[in-house]
Amino acid sequence: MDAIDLRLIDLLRDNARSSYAELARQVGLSAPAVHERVGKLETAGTIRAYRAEVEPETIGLGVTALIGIIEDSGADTDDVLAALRVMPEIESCHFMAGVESYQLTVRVGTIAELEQLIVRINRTPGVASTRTAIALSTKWENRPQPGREVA
Amino acid sequence: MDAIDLRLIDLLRDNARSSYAELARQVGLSAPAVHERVGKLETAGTIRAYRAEVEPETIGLGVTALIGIIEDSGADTDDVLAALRVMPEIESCHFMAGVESYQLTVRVGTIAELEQLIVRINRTPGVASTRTAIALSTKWENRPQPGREVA
DNA sequence: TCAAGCCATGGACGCCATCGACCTGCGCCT
DNA sequence: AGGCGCAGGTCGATGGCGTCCATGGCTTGA
Repeated sequence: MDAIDLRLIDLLRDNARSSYAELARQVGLSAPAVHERVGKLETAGTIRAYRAEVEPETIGLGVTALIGIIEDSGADTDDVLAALRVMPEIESCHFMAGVESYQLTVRVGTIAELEQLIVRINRTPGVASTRTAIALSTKWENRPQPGREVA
Repeated sequence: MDAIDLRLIDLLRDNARSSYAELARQVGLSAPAVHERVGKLETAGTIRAYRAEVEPETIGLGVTALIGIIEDSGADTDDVLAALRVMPEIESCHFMAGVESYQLTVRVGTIAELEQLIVRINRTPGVASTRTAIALSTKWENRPQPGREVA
């Protein structure tokens, strides 16, 4: 993981569909060299995936909300997590420090669906209560930040 | 925006580097047809970008936190937003319903950097107070959910 | 019913991904 | 100190792919 790898990562975070030839031009290496470097970054798990980022409204997911989960005292966190994992509406799931053990980002089509999702989460064994905040608008999302050499 | 477009979007959200030929095979069309459809989805703004998803720790961004912002009564929301926008550590920014006007997802290298970021946000004119929660671990992030026909 | 426009098809061409062979610089072992 | 081995690079070739174009069918609207 040197400066060129970081540069490749930044380029791919900006446009994951760049050709190897294009990447090679940008970093001043040959295309096969870039190909090998990117391949190693992929198998090392540094690059997890390449995703198209889509306007959520256009695919019927116009409602975004953040949900905090407070667990029962004595709840099995793994069970709660497993229950959350099978809900496709949960886009992101962070395990947090603080009263609320989990913070979820969820995406649904309508407020009615959000209501159903909240009910389902509240019914999950181990969940004591939830706190939901609805996003009125998304100013930006997943904005890439230049990487740094890890100390 | 028909069923095939949705299918293409789902495929590209799963792997943004699929070749057009591969996409064409999956949806049962010719490569040029797929090329044209994807091009239209891009110019229509449905597909916003193609991004490589990276393990944050490996690029020196091991600390993730969520920050809620409460604005001063009478604060100019646009000014606050403009101030937030120039902070590269803020990965996502949602304008929320509720007491906290903004919910941020931030990514920094160390707790010390997080502290500095919080101070900077609190000093921003229009910001009354903030509430920060640190993510101990990320269970998953940006998990794509199959799109639906928009009603 | 007819016309027009949109979209998929298939072919052609040039670029790109990818493989193999060779080279070079560095670290290590003798 | 010198030689060996390896990691990682360039170069060249080839096969597949992206991309443009002309053609033809289907659907829509008058």
